[in-house]
Amino acid sequence: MVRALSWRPCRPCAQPAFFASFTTFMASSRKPTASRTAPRTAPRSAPTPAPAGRATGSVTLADVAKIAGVSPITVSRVVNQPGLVSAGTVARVQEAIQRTGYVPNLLAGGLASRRSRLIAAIVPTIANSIFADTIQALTDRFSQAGYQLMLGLSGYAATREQDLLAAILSRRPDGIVLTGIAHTADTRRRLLAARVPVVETWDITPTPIDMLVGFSHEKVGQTVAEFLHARGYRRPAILSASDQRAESRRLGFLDAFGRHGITEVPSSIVPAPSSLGLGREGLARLLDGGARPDVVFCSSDTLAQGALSEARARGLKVPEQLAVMGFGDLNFAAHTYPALSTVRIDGPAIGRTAAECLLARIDAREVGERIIDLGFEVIQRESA
Amino acid sequence: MVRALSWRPCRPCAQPAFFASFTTFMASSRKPTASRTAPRTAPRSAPTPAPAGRATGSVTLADVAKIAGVSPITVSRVVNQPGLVSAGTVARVQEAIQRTGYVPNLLAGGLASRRSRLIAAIVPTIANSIFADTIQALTDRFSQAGYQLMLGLSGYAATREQDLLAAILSRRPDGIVLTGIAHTADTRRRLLAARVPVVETWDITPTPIDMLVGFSHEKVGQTVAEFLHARGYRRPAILSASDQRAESRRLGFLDAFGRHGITEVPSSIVPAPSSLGLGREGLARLLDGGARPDVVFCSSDTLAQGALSEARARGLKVPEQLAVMGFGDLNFAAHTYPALSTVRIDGPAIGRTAAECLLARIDAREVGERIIDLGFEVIQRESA
DNA sequence: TTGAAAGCGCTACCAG
DNA sequence: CTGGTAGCGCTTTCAA
Repeated sequence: MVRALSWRPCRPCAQPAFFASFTTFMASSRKPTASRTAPRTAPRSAPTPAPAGRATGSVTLADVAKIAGVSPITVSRVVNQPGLVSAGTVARVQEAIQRTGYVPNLLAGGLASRRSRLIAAIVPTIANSIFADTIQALTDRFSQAGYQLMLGLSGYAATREQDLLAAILSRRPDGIVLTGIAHTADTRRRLLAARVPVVETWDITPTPIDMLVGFSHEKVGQTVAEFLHARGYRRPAILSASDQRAESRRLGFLDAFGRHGITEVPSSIVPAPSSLGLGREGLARLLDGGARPDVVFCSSDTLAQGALSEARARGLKVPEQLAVMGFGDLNFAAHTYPALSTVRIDGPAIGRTAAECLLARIDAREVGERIIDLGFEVIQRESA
Repeated sequence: MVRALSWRPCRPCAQPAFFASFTTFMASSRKPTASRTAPRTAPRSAPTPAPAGRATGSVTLADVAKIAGVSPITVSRVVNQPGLVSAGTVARVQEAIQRTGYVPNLLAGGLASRRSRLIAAIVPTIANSIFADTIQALTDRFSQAGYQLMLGLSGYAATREQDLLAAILSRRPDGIVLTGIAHTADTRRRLLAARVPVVETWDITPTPIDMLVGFSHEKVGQTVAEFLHARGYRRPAILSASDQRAESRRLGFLDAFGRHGITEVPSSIVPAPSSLGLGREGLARLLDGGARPDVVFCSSDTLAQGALSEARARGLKVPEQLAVMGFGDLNFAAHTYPALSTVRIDGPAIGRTAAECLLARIDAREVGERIIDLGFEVIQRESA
């Protein structure tokens, strides 16, 4: 059913296998695969010869200052607060900067000013991720404000978040964006001790570490349940990844159906992160286990799409015989799955709002706390 | 056809609209939506009272040294090269570190040692991106080696890459991973001037800036063309994003079909980045323009999926009447589109290999250049 | 195996 | 508007 044709580079530079291990690659790649045809652009000799001792050889503020005939602090001002320097001086300094190719050293700047202009964000993963939009929005807003986003991938284990946090904290970020509200006590303690502004996102709690921008997953589960119940579904099932937030949605879902007297809700829990394969397997397990649901609520669109495939493979009509509900609206539902309903989260809004919270806090050194609920949207598509 | 139910937070904390603008949010969010029920964990008072002057109040190496009864340099060694310190001293120092909650300051460390332990990577985007796997692999390998990855999103404009690079260079990364080989002359010059190890990825050229790990997009286009031609397709069309690499594939494709005497290849170019909507539109434009292809080669799986939707909407049988070929194998083809063929790239291998190249260079300060071609794989699926 | 001194490149804090 | 001085917290170098 699947045929593959793999193409490998020509003989002299071929790797032993497509999935070359590094050992292999090291062994065979000593000779470059293509000889250099054009000579490499010769690195320009450093304008200022490297001084003795520990100097790096790269252009410093002092070098620029000397050339422009001003003091280092004036160059610093031209770079950071040009408004405080006379136009003539600015011009002179800027020309010197151009000539020397000066690149400010933010390690030094950050050390001296205790502002790293760095903001860290921790997300579980970026692989076909619902967080991608949020990250993009954060990146955009922060770079516009002169900050850089440092992304940390934590996976779905809280312990990795802890290690990651240590690495991040040692860079002295001016702010931190976290995904979710489930952190170890240690994480919480360190964050508080570091006295760094924090925004938790994509979830909600009355007791955030600092600030929070998100929505209630329990409410999502409840709303979806009510929504489905109102449309006549009475045999719900759940296909969920073993993820904190997915679990909250599941509980909300069970809760709401329970209040309608429906307590038998077969659930299939698959390991995070979601994949299409897990979606297929999960639904298969559900059905093979004897469940005969009329709707299955999946914890992600990815899982939902896998479930759709499995349903189709089994000849089930969707949504007539089995309706499928996803979560995330990864933009796929809209175009390819007229039968898939889902829950849309405004990822960019979460990012933008979180960024504003952080920037406001950084600027004003405010102490106020904020919890912002951005809500969500249930999207139903009838079959085309 | 689409019905939406949006849920907003309860009255007192409701945002005026689901897509709340920040101005609006600022206006309404002054009162937190939930009052704090549990008292916040009180930040522990700093073990060492903040000294006068510019001191930050956070624990420093000197603080730990004083408590452990050793010199600062010994603490530094315990943290960075424990092998050089006697076991007893290590224990004593580590206890002091625990007690004080000391977090090393890598800004200071990086400044002093001229090694930031930071590696930057620039990718166009992370939204349902073929680069996600590569990024994950880079992150994994680097964090294991004690480096942190700093991700920059450049979009698809070379000028933004330039700005981003300036921001990145000012953090003095120990290495840089670039996506693609198309950079401005200025970018190239700066990179060379910074004397920082660079790996270009996801493409190939005989004249990289420094090192390179990728494959030939032209070859992909050629191989796909040969593949399709061998299977009897004679009326190819192209649906491609306006992206440098996609364009290379397109040219290779045209070239190979041209050699078989087929020169009429209708092309539809859509703006990058790809989306399902653009895929639908692109195919629609192709067909409405009078093209009657028997196969369409899309520059990404996302575009291909959109094209599939459009084909279905028009009642075309896939692949009997119109075969669809994608690129990237975003793991969707395997499970949901038995009719979709694609080209698989081993993203993780690119990441791993690029990481090894960089680490080797950083360690050894080698000057050698390397070009590594990892190839690709054409995957054909017959209809289920 | 440990330590003293001297910076890394930049900015805060006053003076002028 | 501009500059001198004194660090930011760490690591390098060299000596003990």
